[in-house]
Amino acid sequence: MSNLTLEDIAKRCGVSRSTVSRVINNHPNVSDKVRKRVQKEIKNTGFRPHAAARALVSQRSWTVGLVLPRSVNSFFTDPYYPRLIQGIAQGCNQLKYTLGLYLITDSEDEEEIFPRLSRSGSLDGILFQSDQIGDQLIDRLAQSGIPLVIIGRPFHNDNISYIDIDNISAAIMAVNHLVSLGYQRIGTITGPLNTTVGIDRKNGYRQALQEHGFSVDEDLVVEGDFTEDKGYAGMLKILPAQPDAVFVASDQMAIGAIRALREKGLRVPEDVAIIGFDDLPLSNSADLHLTTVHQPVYQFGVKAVEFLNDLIITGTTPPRHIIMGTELVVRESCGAHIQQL
Amino acid sequence: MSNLTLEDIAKRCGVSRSTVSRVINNHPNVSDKVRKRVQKEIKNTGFRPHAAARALVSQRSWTVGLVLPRSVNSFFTDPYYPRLIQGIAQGCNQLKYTLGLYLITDSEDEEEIFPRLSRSGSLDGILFQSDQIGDQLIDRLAQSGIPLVIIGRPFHNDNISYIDIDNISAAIMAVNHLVSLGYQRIGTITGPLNTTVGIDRKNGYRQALQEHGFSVDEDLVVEGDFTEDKGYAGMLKILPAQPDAVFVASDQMAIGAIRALREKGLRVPEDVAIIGFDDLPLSNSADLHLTTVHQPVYQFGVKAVEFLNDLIITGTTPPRHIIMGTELVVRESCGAHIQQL
DNA sequence: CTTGTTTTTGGAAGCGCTCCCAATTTTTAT
DNA sequence: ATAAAAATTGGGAGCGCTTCCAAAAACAAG
Repeated sequence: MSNLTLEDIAKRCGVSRSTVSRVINNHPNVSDKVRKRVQKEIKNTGFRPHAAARALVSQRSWTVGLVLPRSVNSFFTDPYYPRLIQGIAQGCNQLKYTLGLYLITDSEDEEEIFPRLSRSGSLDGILFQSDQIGDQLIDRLAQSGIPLVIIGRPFHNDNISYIDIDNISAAIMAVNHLVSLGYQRIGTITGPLNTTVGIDRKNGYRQALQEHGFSVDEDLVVEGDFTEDKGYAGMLKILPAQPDAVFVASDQMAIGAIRALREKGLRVPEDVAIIGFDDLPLSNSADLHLTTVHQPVYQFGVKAVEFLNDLIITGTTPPRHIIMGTELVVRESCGAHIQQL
Repeated sequence: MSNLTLEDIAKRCGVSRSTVSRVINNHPNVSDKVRKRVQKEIKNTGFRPHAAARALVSQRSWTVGLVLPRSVNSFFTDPYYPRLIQGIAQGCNQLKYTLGLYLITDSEDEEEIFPRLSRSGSLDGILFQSDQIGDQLIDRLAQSGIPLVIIGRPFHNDNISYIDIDNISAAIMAVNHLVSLGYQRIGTITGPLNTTVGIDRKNGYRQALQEHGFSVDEDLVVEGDFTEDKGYAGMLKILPAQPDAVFVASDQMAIGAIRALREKGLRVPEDVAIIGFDDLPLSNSADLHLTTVHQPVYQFGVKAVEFLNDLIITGTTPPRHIIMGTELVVRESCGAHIQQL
C-alpha cells in the first residue's frame, strides 16, 4: 500500500520530487494550484514519507527515549509511574515525538543499554529517571552530547539538566501543617533513602521540625520504599514511639500505614494524623480522604518533554534545572476539618 | 563523539567501507586479521552505525509499536498494564527491538494516530491492545499490511492475529471452584462489557452455572470496570441479592469488594467468599490472601513480542491465534483452607 | 611456475528523502 | 512593449548504510 515514494507522487502529479517535498514540509514557495493538486494526490494515495529516509537526511529521528532503571521496582505497584508516563506521552504527542520506552529489566546490564541509547540517529533526546545506580550511565550519556533531561534530581551530578519538584519545601509545608494543628510527636515514613526524592523529603521533614524547635527523635523516622507494604510495616515499626502524626512520603505508603492503624484499632486522625504525598486519584477514594501534598505528575511529564525539546533545539549547555511547585491538599486525615468546625 | 561513519572507521583501518560493514554485521567473508583490527577500532572509537541509514537501506527499523487506546482508562489504576508493559519490554530487549509507546490520550483523535503508525519505515510491527473503539483502526492497520498482533481477542475481527488468555475457561474454572465448595448463590462483578475480556469472563460465569444446573439470577450480576472503586460499588449493589460467593473479574475490583464487605461487618470468606482474577502481587499482601485466577501477564507480554516477531519474519498470513492458559490459585478468600482442616 | 579455485576485498549503486542552486516562469515596474 | 525583480520549479548531490559484482589476493593442484 504505502510503498510509494516521493518520486511516485511527483510523477503522478507531473511535478518534481522537490516540489512534492516542499508541499509535505509546508515550504512557502509553491504555487497554490500545484500545492492543491499534490495534496490531493497524497491524500488519495495515503502516501507517507519514509521515516528513516527523512531521519537520515535531516539528522532528526523525532523520537525521544524514556529510560526507567531497574531500581524503579515500584513501577508496577505505584500509580505514580503510569501517570508520569501518560504525561510524557501527552507531551510527545503535542510535539510530534514518538516515545521510545527503555525499561531496564533484570536480564539487561546497564552496559548493554548504553549502545542502544547512544546509537547515533535513533534518538533525538533522552528522559532518564534519576537513580543511584544509573548515575554513571547518566554521566556517559551526558558526555556523548545527546540532549538529556534527568527526571528527578540526580545524585552527585548537578551540572546536568534536570526537572524535579521541590521536595524539600513540599515536605516542610506538610510538616508545618501538622505543627500548626498542634501535633507534638510527628514521625515520618520516608521514601527509599538511596533516591534523592527519599532523601529530600526526609530532609524537609527534619528541617521543618528544627525550625519549630522540635528535636528529631530517630525512633519516629522509618525508611520505606513507596510500596503499600512498606507503609504498613513502617507504621507498625513507628507505633511504639507513639507518634500523634506521621508524614508519609507517598500516598501508596500512607494507605498501608492507615491499614496498619485500623488493624490496631486506632483512628485517623483522632489517634494518629496522617499526611501523604502525591495526591494521585487513589488518595481520595470512598473510604479515604487523605490530606496530602499534591504534585503535578501529569504536567510534570508534559513539561519534561517540552524541556527536552528545548534542549534539542537550543543546545544542552548550560545545564538548566526546572523545579515545579507543589501544594497542600487538606482533606480529612489530619483533622483540620474537625478543628475548623 | 559519535559522528563517525563507516567510512571513517574504514579509513583508520586502511580498508574499505564494505569490509567494515561486513565486520559489523558478522558476515563470514572477512579475514581474521582484518576483522580483529576493525573490531578494535570500533571499540576504541565507540562507533555506532547510524540507525536511520541502516533502517533506510535494510527496510527494517527494529522498532515495534505498542498502542494503548484511550479507553484503557484503568491504565494508571490497575497494575495489570504496567506489568504487561514490563513483559513486552523484556520481549523487546531479548529480540533487540526498540519499543515505541503510543498512548492515545484525550486530545488525540484515532484519526491522527493512523498516519503515525503506518508511516512507512518507522515500525516493523504493532502490538495493539484490543478495544471496541479501536476496532476500525485495527482493520485499517491490518489492511495496510503491517505485521499486527492484537492483545486480547478483538471484537468482530477474527481473521486477524491475536494473543489472548482463555478467559471463558478461566471463569468456568473459578466458578467451578466456588460450586465445589458448596456455595449456592454465586454472583459476579464483571469487567467492562464493552471489552471482550469483560464479556468472555461473564460468559464463562454463566456457562459454569448452567453446567451445574444453577439458574442465572440477574440480580447477582453487576457490571464493573476493573477499578477498585467499581469493585466497591459493585459489591454494595450486589449485596441485597444475598450472594454467598462472588466471582470478581479482577483482583483490583476484588479488593474494593472486600473493602465494602468489611465495612458492612461481613467476613470473607465466612459470610461471602470472594474469588478474583489476575493474581498480581497485590492479591497476596499482608491482610489479603485472595483466591484468584492466575494469568501469566508478564510472560504474556514476552510472548506477544515473540509472536509479532514471527509475523514480521514469516509474514502475516494466515492469521494465527495464541491462547495462553491460566491456573487457579487457592488461598484463603474462598474458604477452601477451612474446609480442608 | 602455470592454471584453476576459493577467499577476501573494494567500488558503485541505490534505499527515499531534504536542500542548495540554477533554470524557468510569473509578476511588477518602466 | 521590455527589463528587472520575484516567485516557482527541477536537477543534483548527498545523508550513512547494505549489497551486488567484479577485481585482487591467497591457496591448491598439476
